[in-house]
Parts: sequence; C-alpha cells; structure tokens
Amino acid sequence: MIKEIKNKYGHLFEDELLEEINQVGTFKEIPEGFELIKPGSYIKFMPLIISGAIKVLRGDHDGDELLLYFLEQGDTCAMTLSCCLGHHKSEIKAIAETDTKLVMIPIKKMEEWTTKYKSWRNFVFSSYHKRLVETIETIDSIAFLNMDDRLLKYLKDKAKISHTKIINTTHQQIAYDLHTSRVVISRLLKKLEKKGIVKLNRNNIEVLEL
Amino acid sequence: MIKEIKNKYGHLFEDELLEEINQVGTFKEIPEGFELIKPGSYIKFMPLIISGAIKVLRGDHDGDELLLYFLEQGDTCAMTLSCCLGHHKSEIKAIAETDTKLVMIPIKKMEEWTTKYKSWRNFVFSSYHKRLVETIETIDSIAFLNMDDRLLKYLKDKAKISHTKIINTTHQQIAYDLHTSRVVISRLLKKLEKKGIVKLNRNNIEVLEL
DNA sequence: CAAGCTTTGTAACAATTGTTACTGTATTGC
DNA sequence: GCAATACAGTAACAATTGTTACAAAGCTTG
Repeated sequence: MIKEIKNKYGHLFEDELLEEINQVGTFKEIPEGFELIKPGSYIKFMPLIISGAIKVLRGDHDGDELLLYFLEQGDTCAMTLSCCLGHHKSEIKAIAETDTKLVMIPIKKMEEWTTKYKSWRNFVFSSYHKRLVETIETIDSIAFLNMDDRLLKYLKDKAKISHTKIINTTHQQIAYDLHTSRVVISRLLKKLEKKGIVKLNRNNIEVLEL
Repeated sequence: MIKEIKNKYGHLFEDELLEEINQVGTFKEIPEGFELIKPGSYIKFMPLIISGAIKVLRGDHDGDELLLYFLEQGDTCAMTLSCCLGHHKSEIKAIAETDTKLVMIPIKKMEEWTTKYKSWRNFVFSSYHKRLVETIETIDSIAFLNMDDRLLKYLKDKAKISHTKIINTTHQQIAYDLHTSRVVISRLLKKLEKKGIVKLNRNNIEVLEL
C-alpha cells in the first residue's frame, strides 16, 4: 500500500505521516456503483482516494436526490471530515462512479493528526475549501443555468472524471442526478444530438464536443 | 472591546487567545447595507461577528446573484477563511443585513493560531462545517422547492435573523436575493397575503405565521 | 402642490420544465 | 424462442416561472 499512497500523497504529506497512514489505514478496492455512504448513517472512517472517482449526492427525506460533485484522486470527502470531527449524521450519499481504490482512515486519528501535522491541517483546510467552492458551483448551475446547459455540463464533467468520451448510463439515471424526469432528459439529449454535440446509443452517450 | 469578545466568544476560546484577539483585532461597527466583501476582491481580514447579521451572496460575472446564507453572532465567514488560507480571490459578496459589530482579524494571525490553539482549530473546522451544511440547505431550497416555498422560507429566515416580524425590503430586493424577477415575487407575495400568511405594505412585509 | 421617481398590482403572453400516456426496440431470463 | 422487463422516442398537455407592458399609489424634492 505504501507505494500507492506515496505516489498520490507524497507531495502533500511528510514521510512520518505517510508511514502513519500506512500503519492505521485500510486499503480498499470498491467496485463501480458501490454505495459508500448512506444518508442518515454515522461515519466511522474517512476515505482518501487513491484512484477512481466517487460521486456525492444530496438525498432528502422523500427520496429526492441531486448530484453535488465528484471526488477524484487526491480528494477526500469534506462532509465525512465534518461528520467525523463534529460527530454529526451524514446528510449525503456517496457512490463509486468508477472502480475506486482508497484508504480508510479511522476517525480517531483525524484529530490527532490535525494537532500533530501541519501538512494534514492544510490538507483538511484545502479539502473543505475545494468542497465549498464546488458546492457553490453546483448552486451556480442550478440557479443560473437552464436544464439543457446543466445537462451538457453534467455530461462533460462525467466524461472528464472517467477519462472517456463514452458515458455508460441511462436517461433515467441522469434524471435522478439532475433531479428532473426521464422524459425531460430524453428530450434535451435528442436536441443535443441534433446539434451534433452528442451521439446517442442504448445505455451510452458519446460526447463529441469536449 | 475585550468585554464584548469575552461575552460572545468566551465559551469557545481560552483566555490567552481572547487576549490575542483583543490585541491584534480591530473593532468595527458596520451600518446596515454596507458591502463588506465584493466579488473578485482579495480579502485581508477575517471578521468575527459580535452582533448583528451579514448576508452572503453568490455573485456571478453577469451581475446575477443569489443569497447563500446569513451569518450571525458567533459566526465567521468560511469563504473568507479559505480565501485567507488559500490566498484565493473571493467568489462571493457580503453585505451587512443589520447594523453589525465585528472584530477584524489580520489573516496572518490565522495560520499562527491554527497551529497554536486547539480551540481555534475547532472553531475554524466547525465554521466550515456550518457553512457547508448551510450551502447544501440552500441547494435543497433551489432544487427541491418551488418559488412560493422558497419565498416563504426566505421571509422566515430573514425575520428570524433580524429578530422581528416586520421585514423592511422591496419586492425587487427579494427578487435579487432569490434570483428571479420582481413580478414573480409580487405575484407570490399577493398569494401569501390572500392565504393570511403575510401582510403587505409599502417597503415592508409582516410575517404573520412564524 | 406639481413633477418625477420608486414601489406595487395586474394582465397577457412566452418559455421552460414537469407529467401522463403510449409506442417500439433492445435485452434478459426462462 | 417467448415472455417479461428495461430503455428510449414522442406527443399532448399542465404547471411553473419568466417577460413585457402599463397603471396606480406613495414618497421626495424643489
């Protein structure tokens, strides 16, 4: 494990901290679609992402949901952080977007490390910052964009995160992520196809313009 | 100054830190409507709110804007925090919602204190957490609620924050905060009045049901 | 108080998004 | 292969929100 951690986090953390991560962390390989965090559950571990991608959604009481942002290599989940440090319930849902490798850190170490390592503190602060900025960008999309532009942005983000132009998903799944209906997505996708921006197939969408 | 800081922050910070705040902080009284943070500007001080309230908005390039949340006594601005620590530009706008008293902390002290004081670290973490949660709640409103419910929530929040049932504002101002048009707000307010939930006057709205 | 400005009310209409219903076509499981 | 299921296309319509336009009422200032 130490090699992969060093590879992805070596430029951030000092050797001593890397060694501690190696000691107390648990390496995990998560398959695409696996639900890492369920709304309402208590979180006992904090994930450091080695490779792959995780999508983080807001889920309300009625089963409505909405994509907040994606996490990539080098990221951690700020909601997890604050749930850990504040011992709150999770207000979110996290699902592996692709096959993902990560290291689970017991929450107990978190507080210890914030005291002990400056690099860890900076990492935590910068994670919070990134997540806050991304959440606000999500607000931008919902508040300032029409559904067609939100859809296009969603497709581009998804293509970027999984490093492919071909997105394997259904219209219904997109509808869930954007909190709208399947019919609306089908309609707008057809419009995008007519404009030559995407190519539609069963269970997959090819983004032609990136 | 020390008395007011101790009064509002005494339960959070140890005496030594309170003393430092007293030494390096600048006490300020801000009138209602004063623009504390402009989008695109660099921030050099971090405000600790003693009393009053500040509203924080997202402002995009085209002059579109949207209310993110209110800050109250005991709060600080997480965006400021991360701007300070990360030396980023502000992506937001902050305006005094009521007459407000606050202490401005030079950003240089921030990092020093995160190393030195555990209580300060916890304060910063908890501020981030609160802001992240509130930002996500704002997403809930925009994504899951219709404009009439958003409007009612806005009115109740505003009444709560300024400790009064009577809100002094114009329909146009509400429209800016909720990023819609004045006509829409007037229309929905009239509906709320017919339902007996609010009473409308020129330049003020009385919220009857809290 | 008269002119000008701000604020609010309202109607008529447009655009966007949401809903229901029904179709056809792939895919899966037996 | 056949039935069941999942997925996508489309139309027709409803609801919500946005836009334009104009009138009336209240405040401000000379």
